[in-house]
Amino acid sequence: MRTPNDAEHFRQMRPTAKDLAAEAGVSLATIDRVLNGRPGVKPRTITKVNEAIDRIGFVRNLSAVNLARKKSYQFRFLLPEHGDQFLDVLVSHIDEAKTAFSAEMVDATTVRLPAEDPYRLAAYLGSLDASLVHGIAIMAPESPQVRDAINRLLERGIEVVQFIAGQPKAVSTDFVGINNYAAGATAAQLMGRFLGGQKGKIIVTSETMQSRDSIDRRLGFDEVMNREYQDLQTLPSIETHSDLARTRKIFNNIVTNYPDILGIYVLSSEARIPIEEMSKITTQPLVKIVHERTPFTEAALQNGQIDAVIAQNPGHLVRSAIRILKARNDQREPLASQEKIRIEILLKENL
Amino acid sequence: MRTPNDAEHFRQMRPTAKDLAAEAGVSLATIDRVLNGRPGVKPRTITKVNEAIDRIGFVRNLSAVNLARKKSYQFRFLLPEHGDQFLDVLVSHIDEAKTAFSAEMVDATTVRLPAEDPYRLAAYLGSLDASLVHGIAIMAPESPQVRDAINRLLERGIEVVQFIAGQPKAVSTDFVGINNYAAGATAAQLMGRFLGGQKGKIIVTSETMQSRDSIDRRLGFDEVMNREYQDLQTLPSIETHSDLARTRKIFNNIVTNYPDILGIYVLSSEARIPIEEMSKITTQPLVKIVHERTPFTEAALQNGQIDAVIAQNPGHLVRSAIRILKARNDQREPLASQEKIRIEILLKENL
DNA sequence: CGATTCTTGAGGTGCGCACCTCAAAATTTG
DNA sequence: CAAATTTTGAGGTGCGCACCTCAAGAATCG
Repeated sequence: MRTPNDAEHFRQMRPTAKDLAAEAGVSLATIDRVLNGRPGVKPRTITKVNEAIDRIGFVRNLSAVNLARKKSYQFRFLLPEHGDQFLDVLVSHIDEAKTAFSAEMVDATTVRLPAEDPYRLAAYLGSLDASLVHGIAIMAPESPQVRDAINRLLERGIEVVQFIAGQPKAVSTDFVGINNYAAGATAAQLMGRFLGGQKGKIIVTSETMQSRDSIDRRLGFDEVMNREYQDLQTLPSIETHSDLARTRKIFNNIVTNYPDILGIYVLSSEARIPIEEMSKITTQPLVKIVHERTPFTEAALQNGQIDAVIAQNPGHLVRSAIRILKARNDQREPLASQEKIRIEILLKENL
Repeated sequence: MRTPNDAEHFRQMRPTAKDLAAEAGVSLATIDRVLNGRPGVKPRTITKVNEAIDRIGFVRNLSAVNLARKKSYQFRFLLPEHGDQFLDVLVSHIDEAKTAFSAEMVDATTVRLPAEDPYRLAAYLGSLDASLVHGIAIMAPESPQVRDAINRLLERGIEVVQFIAGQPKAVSTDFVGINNYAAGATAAQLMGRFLGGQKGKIIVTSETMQSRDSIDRRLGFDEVMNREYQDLQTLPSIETHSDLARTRKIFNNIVTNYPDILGIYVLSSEARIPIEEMSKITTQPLVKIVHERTPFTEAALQNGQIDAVIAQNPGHLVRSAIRILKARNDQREPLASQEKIRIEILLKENL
């Protein structure tokens, strides 16, 4: 019997496996077998234990589990070798997360490979050893090679999340990122409202239209424009390919041919070139909407060079990917409401 | 010496306190004294240990720490007894977080007290026992009584975060919530841009103007309006006090007296009454901006009854408060970038 | 200089669980 | 029915650390 003094001390104590064994009327060994899915337990006994679990609200002490299992989580972030400022921001957040999660035995490493070479990516994925790497977040353009490699990773028991960019037809992996169709629609809604009933044309531009992101955003953008803002005409997408001269030439053409340009929407996360070129070419006050929060877009918002940024929180992206990989490794369901990445709208007031 | 076989197994193993002791050239007992800040260690020895920590990158195994300490975190959310839908949303997220954090030995309980009675709040806070409650998130209007009670909590070693609403002059407690001045400014910027150069008046209304939140939002709203949108005139704040008849009367007055009403900004999180009353009174297409994501505001965005919602993520608020309380209990610094609550702009496209 | 105080070391225990072994009990099978 | 098989129990070890005690060594004091 507990003494009254003990009662106070024990009040907040959670039931342990021992308590559970007593409640279920079985031994600790059986509890262990049931909890860890070991074979050789009668179905009736499993039921008995599970009922006892519900009755006393038993929850495994995660600290004890992790300690006993000596488990550590080795995760990799596979990112493109070259990219824009947004990629640098991501990398810095991965480093930050590495520190933050080290107490939870999570190690996250960045691996950068040429995104345009699906064979190389697939080869890397194929080389991963399930005993050394427990999860990987992949940011790569879609390709059959990568898709297959992902399927093989899953077969080997390595967890996978699609990071920001996705392989649409891949099997059931988690996706961490925004809905780009909705992001484009959001941009269009803002563009339409900011232009408040004016009649004219909108430039849509992207680093490249090869990527699924840009395509989805364009589709979402057009959908809203066509439905709600028929006075605004969206021009065909212009690809900049990081080529200053080319961009300038095309923009010059457009501005001289169409005097009624009202806005510009930059689909890709590389916003610097189109925005800076455009402001050299024309002094008309265009509505400018771009993607992703980077040092450049922040500064441009502040000084009025652009009007709005559609963004996804990079720190959230990274932490979410890690949490999902961890949950999958523990056979747990990730907390959906926490892992949903929001489409953020940034003005200079809410930076 | 380790055998080659061992080497592979031990490669990813993190250094333990034992390794640290060897590296620093002291005993485990001294490591324990330094790590846990116990007295009776020469400064020179502390330095030696800390240097060794940096050298081998020692990080305490949190699981082992928590297990050995038998620590559980008892947190309380002190919320107003009565409130709007937003409060219900918060409560549901606290329940969700309770489940999510149970594996980390965190227990969070909601306590609801009449917010308008500072003496009652202070009495409750004063009654808390530091051995039973380790942290509390307080959402209460500012008052000297509560402020003092918070100071006494801190003296007793109970961690405190100001939750959504704050006691500005209180001592150094963490604040979880948005900058309401900036939120008001954001609303104004949106209002101004959505009205695109029109001339007219803006209604500003709130449940009550007694709260610091409403005041700050109003200040931020006016600042941007006065600076950037001088064609728009903001009318004095209207307090609804949840009073349907009163609200309808005032709105009727305004609409008949001023034919050039262009928009309405609802400062408080109770948006239903003003929005519904206003749509009964006039059929002019006003720009309507409100605060907080609730079932009502979501639906209203969808069906076009309102134009934008300025929101803070309730799940993030709750989890952030818990993480901060936990970090403070562990004498750790919270991860600033993760705990910053963003001012979200919601349109129907990015719900 | 011895006596006192400060500093360090050695060693033990327990946190709650995973994982393992061996033996006993219960059930099924021929 | 006994033998083979399945199911359960008892008990031990270790994960990495906190927390405690006792004793020995080092530094300081009068």
